[in-house]
This record gives sequence, structure tokens and C-alpha cells, in this order.
Amino acid sequence: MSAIEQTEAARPRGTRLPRRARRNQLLGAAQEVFVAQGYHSAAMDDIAERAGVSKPVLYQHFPGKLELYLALLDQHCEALLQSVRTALGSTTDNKLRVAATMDAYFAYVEDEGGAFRLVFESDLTNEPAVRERVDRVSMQCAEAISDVIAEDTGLSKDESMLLAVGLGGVSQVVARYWLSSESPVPRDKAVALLTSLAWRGIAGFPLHGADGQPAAEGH
Amino acid sequence: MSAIEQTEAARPRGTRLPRRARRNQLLGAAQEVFVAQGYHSAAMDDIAERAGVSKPVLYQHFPGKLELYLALLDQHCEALLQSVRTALGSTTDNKLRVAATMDAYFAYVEDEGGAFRLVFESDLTNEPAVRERVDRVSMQCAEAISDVIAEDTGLSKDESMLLAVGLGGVSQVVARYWLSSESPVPRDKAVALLTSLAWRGIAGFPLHGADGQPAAEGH
DNA sequence: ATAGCCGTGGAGGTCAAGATCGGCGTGCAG
DNA sequence: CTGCACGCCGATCTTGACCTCCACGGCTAT
Repeated sequence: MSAIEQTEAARPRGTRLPRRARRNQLLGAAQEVFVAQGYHSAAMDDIAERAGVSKPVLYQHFPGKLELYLALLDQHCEALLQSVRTALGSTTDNKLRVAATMDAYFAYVEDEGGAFRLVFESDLTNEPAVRERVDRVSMQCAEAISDVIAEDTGLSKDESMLLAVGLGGVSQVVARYWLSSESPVPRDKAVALLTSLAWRGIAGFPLHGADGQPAAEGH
Repeated sequence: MSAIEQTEAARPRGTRLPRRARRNQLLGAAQEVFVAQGYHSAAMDDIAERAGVSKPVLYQHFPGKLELYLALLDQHCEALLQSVRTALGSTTDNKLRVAATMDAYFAYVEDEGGAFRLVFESDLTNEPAVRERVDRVSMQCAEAISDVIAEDTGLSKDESMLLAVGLGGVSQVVARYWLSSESPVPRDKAVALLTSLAWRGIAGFPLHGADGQPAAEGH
């Protein structure tokens, strides 16, 4: 029944808000519910109740449940992409770049509201619109990373994309693990560890051979 | 409408099967539908139709949709765990271990039927039973990896778990990307690249400093 | 001050999908 | 030959969630 306890929004259910503010408030309520319950378990009734309004107002601001979800998804995809791009552009020292990017993922995941779940743990990936957005942000992040890799290692576009996806994957997976497991390792230390791992790994691909072949590979 | 075309199972809908065989056939049909459409979009009608039987038969073999899904999930979680453990135990050469494990993930993902989606891309993670299984197999894989790491680097359990989760994450994320993007990089080459990345990264954590601090860290 | 208007609220419609009941045909024992 | 048991099917029920219709109360212009 009361799976969601009202933490901060306990509107007396009678306040009149300007459109923009109401919309933002609805987005906030929707985010809380979607994050807590996932898309499918979240009912529009829950979101309306959480926001302290009735259902019709929800439908006066958003055409439907999917669009509401997509609005949040777009918002947080954009935020992730911005964070990653900012981190990558914050320096030209590649090791610091790795550290900054890793930290960006941790910050993103740790960000209040747990909005990262909408991007990384969506339960609506079968919806093409959702799939498209999630895939797109992954690709854009990977491309931003792979540009640096390709330039500094001489690897082909395809190969550097593989590595970039890997680095992004490490960051995302470990950050989520670190958060959910409440690891005793503090965030700084975790980031430093992962940075060390990733940097040693990626720095092993200098442009040694002009043919793009990295270094000695077994077979 | 006809999102799923019958590829091999076009039962004339009149065959009589012994219980065990029917059950396995139902599991196969369910896997195809769940993989193709995800849990929520998959209807019991679809699965029954795919198997060439009527709905009541499904319910004579499984109590409900969730149990059917869990049966498949357990099956493929177990398969992944076995693959990873086998790979880790296949050699004592750590570099080969990394390669073997990486390859295990690729093989798992490339395995016919796309069953990896049930584990890595489930849209039912809000269901506690599913969440528990997915988390458990992730943790078990990571622990198997971290045991090796902890032993060979002298890092603490928590720290080696972070790295292990990272290595597992790389494998899983890149394998999925490699498969879905149909990268021109052949599988051997992709595995070699990732192995190189991971091995250089992880091999940089020898027990250098007795204090557990890896190497020079910027700040 | 008062009349009108616009946004809010509760109650209800619709539909999809999970879960289930009475018949049917087949194969075997006596 | 015949009755019985078993597995299967068509048709149906019900629940739950998304999405709208009729009454109410606060703001504005004269």
C-alpha cells in the first residue's frame, strides 16, 4: 500500500502552481517513483499522489506515461553526456582525463535521486524510443572517449571504440556496484583504483608499430 | 503483429508429447519469446503459440509467467557462472586467465538463442526474485575473479572486488557491444584487445608497496 | 461586490493480459 | 469391443492500469 512514504513532497493538495513550476514538480515526483519502482510497477496514480495532484493534471502536462518517462530519460542522458564531455575536456593530460572521466561516472551515479537508474537500469529497453536513447548516449560517450584513444594510440576507429566502450563500461558498472554494495572503500580511493587500472591498461597502447598493431600479442 | 516469425517450431498443433519433452519444448519457446520481446512485452499467448500449444498447457507445466522466467534465468545464470569458473581454472598463467575469462564472456554472449539477455538485459529487475538471482551471479563471478586478484596483488578483499567487478563489467559490456554493433573487428581480435587492456591494467597491481598503495598516484 | 472562467478533483470506461473450466480425441486394459 | 484415463483445446473471467467526464473553488474585470 504505502510503498512510498512521502519524504519531502507532502503538498496539502490544494496549492495552485504556475505551469512551469507544476511541470517541474511533476517531473520530480515521477522521477522518484520511477527510480523507486521502475517503469512498469510505477502507476500514474502513484505519481499523481506523490505530487499531490490528481491524475488529469498529469495528463494535461504530459500526453502519457511513456512521454513522461522519456522527458526524464532525455534529461538525464543529456546530463551524463555533458559530464563525460566536460571531464574529457577538462585537461589534456590523458591520465588525468581518465581520472576525471571515471570520477564523472561516480558522481553521476551518486547524484541524488538515483536518476542513473533510468539510464543504466531501465526496465523499458524494449520500447524502441527508450532503447534508442540509451544506446545513443552510450555510443556518444564511447565516441567521445574513443576519439581521444584513437588519436593518442593510433588504433583504428573500430578498435578504439571497443576500448572506449570497455572503459565506459567499467566506470558505469563499478560505480553502480560501489554505490549499491556500500563498499567500505571510499569514493576517492575507488576512483583512484579504477583509474589506475584503466590508465595502465590504456596507456599500454601507444603508437608503437605504425601499422596500428599495439604491442606484443601472444598469437 | 507477427513480430515473431516461426523459425523452426511450427508444430501442427496436434502432436502429443510426453511431459518431460513438452516441458523442455515450452522452455525453448519461452526463451525465444522472452529474448525477443523482453518479459513484459512477452505474453503467455505468444509463448503458447510459439510452442504450438494452447495456454492451459503452459499452466499445467509452470505455475505462472514468473516461474517460467525464473526457470530460464536460473539455467543461464548457472551456465555463466560455470563458464567463468572454468575459464579461471583453466590455467595458472594470469594473463591466459584473463584471456580465457574474457573469451568466456564473449562466448556466452554469442551463444545461440541470445539467452544472455535474460541475465544482462532483464526488464524485470524490480522483481526481487529476479534481482536476487542477477545480483548473485554477478557477485559470484566477481568473487571468483577477485579471489585471484587478491591472492596475486595483495590488495584487500574490498579493493580486489572493485577491480573484479570492473573486469567482469568490461567483459560483459564490450561483449554485448561487440555483438550488437556487429563490429568489423573479429572476435579473436576483440578478445585480444580487451585482454591486453585488462591484463596491462591488472598486472600493474603487483604487491609493490606493502601498504597496498599501488604506484604513483597524481594527487 | 459579483459574475464568469479556468484549472482541480473524484469516479468511471476500456482494454490488454494473466489465469482458468467444460468438451474432445486417442490409446490401452480387460 | 468398450470403458477409462490423460493430455489438450476453445472460450471465458478477472484484475489492474492507463486514460477521460461531470461537479467545485479561487482569481479578475467592471
